[in-house]
Amino acid sequence: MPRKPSYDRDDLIERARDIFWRRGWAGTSLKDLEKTLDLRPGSFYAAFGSKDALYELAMDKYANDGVIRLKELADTLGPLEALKSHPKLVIQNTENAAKACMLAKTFVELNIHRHPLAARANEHLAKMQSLISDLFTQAQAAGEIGSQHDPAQLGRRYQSDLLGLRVSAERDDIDAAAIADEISSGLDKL
Amino acid sequence: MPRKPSYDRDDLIERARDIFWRRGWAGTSLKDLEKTLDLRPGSFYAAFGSKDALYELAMDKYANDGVIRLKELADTLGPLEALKSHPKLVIQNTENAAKACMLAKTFVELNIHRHPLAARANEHLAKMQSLISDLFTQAQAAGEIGSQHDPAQLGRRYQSDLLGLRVSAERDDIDAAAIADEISSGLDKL
DNA sequence: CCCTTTATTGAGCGATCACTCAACAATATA
DNA sequence: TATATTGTTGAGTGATCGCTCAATAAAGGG
Repeated sequence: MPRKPSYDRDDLIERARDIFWRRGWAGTSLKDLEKTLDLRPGSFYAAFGSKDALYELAMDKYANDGVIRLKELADTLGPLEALKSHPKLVIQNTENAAKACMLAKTFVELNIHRHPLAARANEHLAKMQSLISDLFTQAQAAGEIGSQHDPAQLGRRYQSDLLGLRVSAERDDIDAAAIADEISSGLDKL
Repeated sequence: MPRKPSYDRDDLIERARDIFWRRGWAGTSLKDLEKTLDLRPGSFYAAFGSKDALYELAMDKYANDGVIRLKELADTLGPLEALKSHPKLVIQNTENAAKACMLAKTFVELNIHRHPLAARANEHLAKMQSLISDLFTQAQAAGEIGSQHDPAQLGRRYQSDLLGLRVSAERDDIDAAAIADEISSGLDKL
C-alpha cells in the first residue's frame, strides 16, 4: 500500500556524517542539512526525528566504519603492521571529510554541556582504544614487540598521538605524513 | 571630563578567555558573555566592538601567556627539563579553564569556514611550535639530546603529541598524567 | 477505478542569535 | 553649579535557530 521514500537512507546518513564531521555540531544548521540531503523539513523530521538523532546515526556509522577498517587492516597485515600503517591511512581521506577525528571533535565540542552525544563519542573512543590495545597484545604474543610493555598503556598513548596527528593534519603548514611516519617508526623500537 | 569604566578590562578579557576556551566559539552566546562579564549589551559593544573582536583579544592573551610560561620554564629549568615538565603542567589547570588547547579548538572549529580567527589560531600554533623547536635546538647545543635529530622535526612532533594529550585529558576515563609522563620520558631517549 | 497508507511540501512557529540605539547616569573641567 | 564627555542601560532590531503541521502527492491492494 504505502509509498516508498525517494532516497537511500544509508546514503543520507553518510552525507550527514561528512558535513557534521567537517562543520561540527553547532556549525551545522538544519538548512545546511536540508541542502546537503536534498530534504525539506517535513521529510527530514519524518526520516530522522531530530538533528541530534541524525548526528548520532552519523557518528555511530563513523565509529563502526573505523573499527571495521582497522580490523580488516589487521587481518591483512597483522597487528603491528596494521598499527604502523593506520596513521598514514587515517589522514589520507581526500574526500569531503575532515582530517581530525569526528569522535574527538564531538567530544571536545559537547562535553562541556554534558551533552549525551559527548558521552557516546567517548564510548566510541574507549572502544577503539580497546581494539588498539588488543592489537598490541596480539603483536606482543607474536613476539613483534617486547614483553615488558603494557598493551593498555601502549593503546592509550597510541590513540592520544593519533588524535594529535589528526588535529595537526588539518593545518596546511604541517607535514602530517612526516608525523605519521614518526609515530609508525616509534612502534619499531618497542 | 569623562566617566571611567566600572570594570577592569584585562579581567574581563581573562574571563572571556576562559568561557570561550571551555565552550568554544559557536557555543558561547552573547547572553553567556553578558552574564560572565556582568555587562549589558551596550557596554559590551562599546568596550569590545563585537563577539569576534573579544574572542581575538582573549585568544591572543591565551597564546601570549602560553609563550611566556614556557619561556619562564626554560629560564628556570633549562630547555630539555622545560620541555619535559611542560606536558604535566599544561593539563593541570584545575581552574575554570579547559584542558584541550584553545588554539587547537579554535582552529578545528573555524578553519572549515575560513574564519579569520582560525588563521590567527594557526599563527599562534606556528609561533609556539617555533619556540619549542628553539628549545630543542638549545638542548642539542647543550648536549642534552643527540646531534642526529632535527629540532624542527622534534618540535612538530612534540606539539602534535601535546595536542593529543590535551584532548585526551578532557576525558574522565583517561589517565592523562600517565600519557604526559610517557611524552616526557620519551625525550630522555633522544 | 477507489481507498488506504505513507512521503513530501513549504509556510510558519516560538526561541534565540549577534547586535543597535535613544535615553539616562556619572564624572571631570570651567 | 553648569556643561561637556563618556559609560550604562534595556527594550528592541532583523535574521536565523530547530522544528511543526496541515495540505498535497504518490503508490499498492481491492
